[in-house]
Amino acid sequence: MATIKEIAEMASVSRTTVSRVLNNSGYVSAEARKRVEKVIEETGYEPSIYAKSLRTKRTSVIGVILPTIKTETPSRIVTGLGSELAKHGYQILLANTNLDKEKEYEYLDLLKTRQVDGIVLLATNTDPKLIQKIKEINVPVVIVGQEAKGIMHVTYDDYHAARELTAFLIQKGHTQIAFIGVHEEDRAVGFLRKRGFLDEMTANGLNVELEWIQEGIFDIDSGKESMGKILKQSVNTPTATIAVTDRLAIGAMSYLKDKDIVIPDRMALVGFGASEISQYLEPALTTVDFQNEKAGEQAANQLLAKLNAQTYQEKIILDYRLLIRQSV
Amino acid sequence: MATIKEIAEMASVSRTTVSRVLNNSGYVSAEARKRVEKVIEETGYEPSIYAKSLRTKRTSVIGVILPTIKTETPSRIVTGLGSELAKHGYQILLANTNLDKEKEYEYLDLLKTRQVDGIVLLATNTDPKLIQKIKEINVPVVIVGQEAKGIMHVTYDDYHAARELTAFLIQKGHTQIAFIGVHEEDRAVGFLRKRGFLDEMTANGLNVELEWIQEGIFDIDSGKESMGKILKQSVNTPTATIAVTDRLAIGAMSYLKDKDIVIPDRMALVGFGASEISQYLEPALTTVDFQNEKAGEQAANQLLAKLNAQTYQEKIILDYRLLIRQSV
DNA sequence: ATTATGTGTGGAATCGATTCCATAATATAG
DNA sequence: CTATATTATGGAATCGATTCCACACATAAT
Repeated sequence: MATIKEIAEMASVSRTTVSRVLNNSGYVSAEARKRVEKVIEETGYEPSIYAKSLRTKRTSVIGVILPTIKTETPSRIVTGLGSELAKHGYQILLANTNLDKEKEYEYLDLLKTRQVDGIVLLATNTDPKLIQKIKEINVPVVIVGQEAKGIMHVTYDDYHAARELTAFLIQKGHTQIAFIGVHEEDRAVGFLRKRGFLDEMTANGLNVELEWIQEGIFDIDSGKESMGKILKQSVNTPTATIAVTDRLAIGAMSYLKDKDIVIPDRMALVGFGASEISQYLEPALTTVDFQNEKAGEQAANQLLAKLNAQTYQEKIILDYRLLIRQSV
Repeated sequence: MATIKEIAEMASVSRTTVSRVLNNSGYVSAEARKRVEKVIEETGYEPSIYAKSLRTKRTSVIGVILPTIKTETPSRIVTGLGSELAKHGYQILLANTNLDKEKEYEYLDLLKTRQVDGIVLLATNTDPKLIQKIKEINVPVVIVGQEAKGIMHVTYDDYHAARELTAFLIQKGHTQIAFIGVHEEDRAVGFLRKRGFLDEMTANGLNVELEWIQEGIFDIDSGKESMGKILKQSVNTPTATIAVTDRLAIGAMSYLKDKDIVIPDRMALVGFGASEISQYLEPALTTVDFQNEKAGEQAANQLLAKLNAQTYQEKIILDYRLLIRQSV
């Protein structure tokens, strides 16, 4: 691999001039430029990005911290991020925590050490400690999926999506509605979606029995189990169930099918996330599309804007769409 | 951020000695080491990896080129890769082609420019041109999922898995078996799985009608469509269908349900890939588990072994397991 | 004719590490 | 008591770029 010095010699100019051609900066005569370009072309020379980064302190690498890459939401966000970043010559350095919260801290440090230009954090929580850490490392960070005071973020409108979904069920005549949620530590999915549901029920003067509210974790089996609990404990069985993710809904659906409870006749069912499979289920699942790719793109754009000292928004709340299908 | 020079001054030693402490190399007295370590501890000093890479030509970054991150197989492989690489202090630089074949070439170049220590390629084809390019760039590459002469690779035993799956259907009494495949350019999924199916049929003296063999692309709708074609065209309708991916099988299942064709009674159905959803389908899908995480781990380990000049295997073929469920 | 401005170029310092080499002090062998 | 390892340390070159600064020359303005 050639170096800038060799290119300079071959083109009979100084390293400085080669650098000017490379970066389109300063004054270079047409002839000198031509000679340098010719040599670069012929040798297939590529400047060492490590030497470059050492001087410029910029790496064109964005770190992405995510809880898992195996589920649809993060992988879609990463797809959106990747395509937008690639357009601007940035690469993604991946940091997968595998749901280990401690690793979030570790990776923030690691990515700083790796001197990434910015970090995208697909957060599952928004601990003050985490926020603190983010501010400490002094690297531009954008959080996707959770609101965070004082830190750039791109979120979904979880609260209103939940309200609207609930309103839709009520409008369809349901008055007894169950809810399968997740831990409220996850403010977006756990807290806000539940809040939206409860507020809408209250606004309509509807009561929610305690046993109708279950809390699971982020997997299919958990949805199955929760549905079981809802149906077992209730004196008044609900006629509809809201699950905060499609996977939980799929679990619930699996339970209902096992018990020959027909959807939507005896139990309506809705989810969140618009997973690919949701439309192929039997019956097709009513769900909320949060357009994760777009979230990734927006996060990328805001981060890049900040890096280039352009105007950016501290806070972006994305739109959602209800996908009404046969499960209601 | 402190530099090695400042650390050296603070510990009253030379940069050389600090470097020795950092890398555990050469002779350092106990006292000197202690002083240096203390200063490092106090300042939270982290050596610049760019300066380091510039000298050592090593980056501890592995590039991963993949066709998409949205589907289960690649995201599982990446999970396996990531966890194994992280153990050894390596990071993943992601390059998502979004199924654009041209980008595979581009990214090979880009990753070389980025001076990654090695590349993992989740290949969908094995063009001589691609192989040529890989050899050209002169960076250690391991291909996952496809066999490739002269290049390190980790593959599944697609051929025997397909034969065994076919044999299982035959053993269950099926003699008329349809097949939903993909383009043979994808040698592993398109060619080998089909070959395995056909060979096993022939070995059992069974005939396969031309219309029973359909070719789709990698999505659910395509499976649905293919199932439609199989059932529309046939005089002799098959009693079982093999789809080369679970998503194709899910599409086929969707079609069958629409037409009230009961699985497995009137049509048995099997897939490949052991997708998470497969066990929650109704009926649960019989499929082949290729243990993608393990493939990722193995790929990582072989690559690391090569990088560290340890013994490695040029070629690894992984085991598979038949997951027999209610769809047969 | 003199000064100011614009254009073009290269020398040399710099970024922050690693590593070769020289040197010195101490320990061990002959 | 010399000769030879062994241990410990630092100076200086190096990796491959960018960028400040000085300088030369041509042209335009005064």
